[in-house]
Amino acid sequence: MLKPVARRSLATEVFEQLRDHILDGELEPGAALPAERVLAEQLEVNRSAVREGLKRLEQAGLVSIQQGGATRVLDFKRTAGLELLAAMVVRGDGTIDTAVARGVLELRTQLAPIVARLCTQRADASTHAALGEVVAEMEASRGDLPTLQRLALDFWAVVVDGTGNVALELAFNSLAGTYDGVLEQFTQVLATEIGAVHEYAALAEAVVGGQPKRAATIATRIVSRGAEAIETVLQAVDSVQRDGGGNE
Amino acid sequence: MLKPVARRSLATEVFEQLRDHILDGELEPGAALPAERVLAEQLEVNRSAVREGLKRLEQAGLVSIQQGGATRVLDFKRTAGLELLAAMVVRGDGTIDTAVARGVLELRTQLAPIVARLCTQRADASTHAALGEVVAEMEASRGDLPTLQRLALDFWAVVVDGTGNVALELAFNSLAGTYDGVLEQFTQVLATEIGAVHEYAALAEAVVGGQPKRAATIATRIVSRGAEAIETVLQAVDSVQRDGGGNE
DNA sequence: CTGACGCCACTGGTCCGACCAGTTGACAAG
DNA sequence: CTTGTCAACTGGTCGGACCAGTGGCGTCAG
Repeated sequence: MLKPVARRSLATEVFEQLRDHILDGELEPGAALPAERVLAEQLEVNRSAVREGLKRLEQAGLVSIQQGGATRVLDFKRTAGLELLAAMVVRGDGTIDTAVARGVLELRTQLAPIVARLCTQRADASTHAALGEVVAEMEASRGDLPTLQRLALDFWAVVVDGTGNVALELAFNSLAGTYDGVLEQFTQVLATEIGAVHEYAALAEAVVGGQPKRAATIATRIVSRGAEAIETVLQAVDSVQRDGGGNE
Repeated sequence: MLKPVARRSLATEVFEQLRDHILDGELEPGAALPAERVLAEQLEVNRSAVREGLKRLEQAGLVSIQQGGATRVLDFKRTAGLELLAAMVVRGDGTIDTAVARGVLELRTQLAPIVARLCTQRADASTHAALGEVVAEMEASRGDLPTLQRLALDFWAVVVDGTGNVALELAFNSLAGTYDGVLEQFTQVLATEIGAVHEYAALAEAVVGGQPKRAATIATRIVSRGAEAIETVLQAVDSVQRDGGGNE
């Protein structure tokens, strides 16, 4: 089972190293990073690569760069955006921050009924058609969990798109991006959520039928299935990591 | 009334120009950007500056860069994150996208009661104390709208922090960042929301008193005040912009 | 004629070394 | 003690070189 070798650019490497150091708390807010020239020497890369990495850190809201002055670490809890969730769930050393993971699940659980309700109230014919297509594909893929997992994301994308709310769409993108990194590991765990094709069909029906309350209820039920399953995993991870076990 | 001169780096300029072109739809998804060397010549800057700008576009989820191949525009509605909201509300030409603005307001309105409820259920003594401090400051600043506006943001930051949900905190950061660009213009409009200090005091009381339902109700009332006020402004903007008026 | 191969002209990725432009703090003159 | 100056930092920009993938086009074997 071969897989493509990771081909990451130096700038990405620099970015991820520094990001993980900051997220792990090794670099505290207010601390000054070494000068670009120094970092370049320590990391054994060119200053351009360091600069690109630092620029990305700045855009991510992790550091503040100022010409003439030092580059300082910011308090990411106050300045970072949703796109950092993925890096916070899976820490630099590969361990999982279960508290953050629970936060993601909770946000998902809270947003699902809202999205379902708003979509029901505003969805037009094209959204209805798209929902029908996705559900049909899901029913055709019964038992194929990896495919169902992808289709489930598609399903939600259609629902979110149906709300006509760009802010919700962007938030969904960020949350969906958080899954990407851990999708494969959780395919089996999420079996009860993504395998319940009839629930998705029911939700689509409620949306098309203009039943916002029913749609919200079903949406909550769907995500709750996954939330419960993942919670048991998180508890297991908690106990393993507490005992000093390095998991993979 | 002097204010600091804008001192933006070339890379930022490149980033913003291309970003606005993409968000305005002039560069459609799938389209290939000119080569870095060509862009550098057209924009009359060094290739390094172009590269930094492109890297930032990539991180923002607007383009896909591939060594050897062309740099292609992505469908930002599917790949961008919340941090782009600010740029989408205020378009490149200075006009306001009222549809996006309404989306932001709606998301805020939906999240407020959730945040208030979760905070009430989990807040500890330090959160209670912080809430008390902010409310005290607000009461001491009655009538000073700009200060109240800042304090209102602080207030919500404390509430969000009290939920203990990192995902919510990051989402809040992104939303708060969206305001930054338009804060000053809306100070007067938001007078009814941020001037209602007693509402914030009541919310703080509900949180400290452990009344989640009451907290949620008050939270909704607070943000609804602002939402209604801004809605009237957005309608005015709509009619002005529809008539071809360039507003400042 | 067809299709596979291989070359080459692109693309972005990295490096170097130089200089410009702000910031900061030490230090000397007032 | 205050104030102005200056030097030694910091990041910002430059251009020019070369490395490393991609893809298309032409060539040549089948």
